[in-house]
Amino acid sequence: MIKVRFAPSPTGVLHLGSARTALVNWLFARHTGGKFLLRIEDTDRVRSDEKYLREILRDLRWMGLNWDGEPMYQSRRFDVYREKAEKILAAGKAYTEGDAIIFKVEKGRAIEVDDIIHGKITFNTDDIKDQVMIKSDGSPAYNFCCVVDDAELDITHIIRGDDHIPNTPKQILFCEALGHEVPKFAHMPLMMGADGAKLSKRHGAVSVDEYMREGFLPEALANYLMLLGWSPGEDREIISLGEAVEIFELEKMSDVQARFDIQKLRWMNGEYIMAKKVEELLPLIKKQLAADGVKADIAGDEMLLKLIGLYQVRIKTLSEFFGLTDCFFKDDYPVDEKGKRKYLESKKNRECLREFAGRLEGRDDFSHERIEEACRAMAEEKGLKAGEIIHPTRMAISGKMKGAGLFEMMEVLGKEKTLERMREAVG
RNA sequence: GGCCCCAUCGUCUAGCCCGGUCUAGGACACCAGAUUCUCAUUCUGGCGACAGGGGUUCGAAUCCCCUUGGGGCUGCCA
Repeated sequence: MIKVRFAPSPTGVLHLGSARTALVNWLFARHTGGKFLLRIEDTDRVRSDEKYLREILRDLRWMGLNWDGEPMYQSRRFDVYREKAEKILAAGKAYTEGDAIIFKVEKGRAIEVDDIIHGKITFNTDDIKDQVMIKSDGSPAYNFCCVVDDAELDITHIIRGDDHIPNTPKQILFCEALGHEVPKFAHMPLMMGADGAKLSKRHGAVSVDEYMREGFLPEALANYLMLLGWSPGEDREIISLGEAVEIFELEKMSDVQARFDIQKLRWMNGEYIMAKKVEELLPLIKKQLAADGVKADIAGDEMLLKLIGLYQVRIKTLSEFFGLTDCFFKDDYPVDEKGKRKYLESKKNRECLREFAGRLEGRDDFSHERIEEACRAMAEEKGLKAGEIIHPTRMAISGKMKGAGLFEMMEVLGKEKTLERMREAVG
């Protein structure tokens, strides 16, 4: 059975690059009916933190990447690593230096790796230094415990970033010394920042939780990430995790580095937001509003649902929602000064607003259809273009020059607030 | 420096493995137009690439070599 693993180190939050590695491992495992295991590489006791581990696991779950069984913790296996290292030492393939146990690398050997993504990669052991297995402080060195654990977990395929290519021959050497079968390797090209350099904080948000908080949908993030280095063909781009599981092929992964493009991620997120039903968006928007510090409960679900319907085609991330709809939640929303000058200062516009408000006054039915009728009728009678009524009104009730359809906005705002703001605007 | 990975529009990619169907297809972004009460959506159209040089071949984006460029590793971090 195929077994892969994702091996995060809990010394920081889940980086986008790591999330992509996890995603590819997960897709491969689910596609092949294999196992996706987790190993926590917490050998660095100083830098490892339980807090990071919890966040990493939370972020993986959020992305929809479920793992099989319980995670393995390297910090609980120090005795195993020591025992294995001592076995190699006893076999004369290693030596000690102080308290450290160091593996002797046999010189003049070629090591070939048949990488699933890159093809044949050849190394010469002349370029490889002797390798520490157990450090002076008794903790295991990365390459060594990695091999011990991969064997213990019976890992068949190691899928990881290109940055691990130089580790591969070292690990193969350990495999041989331990008498383990060498797993298959697939090194995926690294994800770079927009400028082609290593994706780091100076490029902006680089951790999964930052995107989560900014209102990106996990489906969109996963979809975007899976397309970096892999293509399903037929010019398809919107692919759910479920569909990807069906058609994913590790062999088709590209061996070329890709740059992370926030624009395309935003576009894709917008696609997912538009495709969702308003009912599905409701809890997400509520959570986002709460995070934005908005008391969304002053608006009922019914109103929120209508607002979401009006604005879901206008936002690329959930966090943009409040900026467009603040006028529905409070009276002290920001006002576009330029718009105010343009639409609310001339006598004509003020007259127009007063008249429109007056015509709406006596109406019990404040549905957008009725409001629109009233508006069109007034325009015709006064010889105005509808826009001459619409724009000042939108400005008056929202403080904005842009927004959803005016009549829908008025309906959602309600008769009382709408008329109040229209009157306030004309003084 | 040494070792290793890589090179199609600005970006993500299809095509490359199995040379001809490629005047190189799609998407994001950008620009223009249509629709519309604004914005957004939607629809049309436009811009835009095989890094360079040698081979091999009747024929190369596709195969080989070199150059150039980018990236990774070079820790008793992981």
